[in-house]
Amino acid sequence: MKTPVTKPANKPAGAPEKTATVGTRERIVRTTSRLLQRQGYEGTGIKQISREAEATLGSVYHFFPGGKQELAAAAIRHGDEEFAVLLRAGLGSSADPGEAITTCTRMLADELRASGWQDGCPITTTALETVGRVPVIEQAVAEAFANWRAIVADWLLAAGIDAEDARELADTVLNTLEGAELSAQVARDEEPLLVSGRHLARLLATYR
Amino acid sequence: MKTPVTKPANKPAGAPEKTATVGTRERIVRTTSRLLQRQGYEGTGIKQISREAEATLGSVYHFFPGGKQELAAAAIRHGDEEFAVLLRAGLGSSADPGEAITTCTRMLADELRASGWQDGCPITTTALETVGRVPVIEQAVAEAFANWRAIVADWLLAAGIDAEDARELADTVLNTLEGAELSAQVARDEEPLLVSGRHLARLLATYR
DNA sequence: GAATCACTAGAACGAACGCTCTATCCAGAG
DNA sequence: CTCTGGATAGAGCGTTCGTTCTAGTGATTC
Repeated sequence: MKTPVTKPANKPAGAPEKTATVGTRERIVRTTSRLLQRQGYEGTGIKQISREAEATLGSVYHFFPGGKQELAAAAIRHGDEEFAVLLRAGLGSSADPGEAITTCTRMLADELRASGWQDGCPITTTALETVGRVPVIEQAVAEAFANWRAIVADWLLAAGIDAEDARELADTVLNTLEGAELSAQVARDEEPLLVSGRHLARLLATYR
Repeated sequence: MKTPVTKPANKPAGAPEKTATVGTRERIVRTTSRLLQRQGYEGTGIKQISREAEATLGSVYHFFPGGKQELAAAAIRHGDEEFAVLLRAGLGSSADPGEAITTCTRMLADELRASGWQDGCPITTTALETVGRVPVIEQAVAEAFANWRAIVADWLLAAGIDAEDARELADTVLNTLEGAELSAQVARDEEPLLVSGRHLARLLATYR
């Protein structure tokens, strides 16, 4: 309009393969994921997202014509994969189930403290805010939980635990991790996470 | 202004002792608590509260001059006591710790299902949304968690568990209940709650 | 009867919300 | 070259947000 500048769009000069669109879309999703994690769904505005992602409103609605809901669902799926990576890393760190689970809580505690007690579970806040009211987000959340549960269940199975027990224990392991992270976050103290890790290890030990 | 009606204010005719103010204030707090539980802090507007509580905006700001934050903090304290009552009832239901804890999860599951999976923990959503950003709410949340933890710890102590163990177990019991309720809510299924109840009972059994 | 006080009542404010819209840019195809 | 279409750009829509403000109510006190 007023500024016919020769701005080079946003192609990063390097990366000759992927076009600029991939970069912008990814930047929007990642920014949204982080903001939803810290401020929740209702507390995060689309204009704030576009500002912090250094993308314009037009770009946001270009990539996510479904608006805020579609964008949030994509961010939830991003958080899903992010947490899955951490979970696989923690659980795979040791052959001993008890040791692996405490490594998991240790990792969560470190990350939480490093962020100033801000970055808890990437999807919990949004999940609670939208439960029963935004189906497209609800579904992304349900898929994330199912994904994580499968990861834990497979790991328990590989550790020699009976299939039925593994399925049930996966539920409780995840529930306790979720609750412990929430508790650590509001208390600004990593103790609840570490304590729950030890108790989970003790519980698992009764199954061998 | 336009309507000089002879509306009897809101004194309920009966109850000669307490004045009308108590009724209105309580009504506002209870409505806020329920709305925060279901929609979270950012998703709940003061005008919606005044509408559903059948109180005017003037009344809301009369009783809570600190605005939305002060009102939310009062609602959190209300939810604190509400959950404490349920906790005491569940834990006191049996002399056997394992049985008492599964009764607790049973009660939570019933309530959750009866509300159409809407009414989870009365304070979690608001707690997560405001952590690190609204000190007055953060403090009310911290007090609630401490209150519940003390209730569980005292109960474990009375059940003959060592003081140090009781303190730590109280953490994990609460964390797991919180996580299980969240999980049950998003899955629209009471299984996670019941399963976690059994696992908690099993964990407690290893301490006798 | 006048004054006081706790409470009710809702119009109005500036700011922010999600979203729509038109306009423009630019790389590649013909 | 022109043409096309994905991507960028942001002004502006109607609505709602939290809060402030003035006015008015009915019961109580001197």
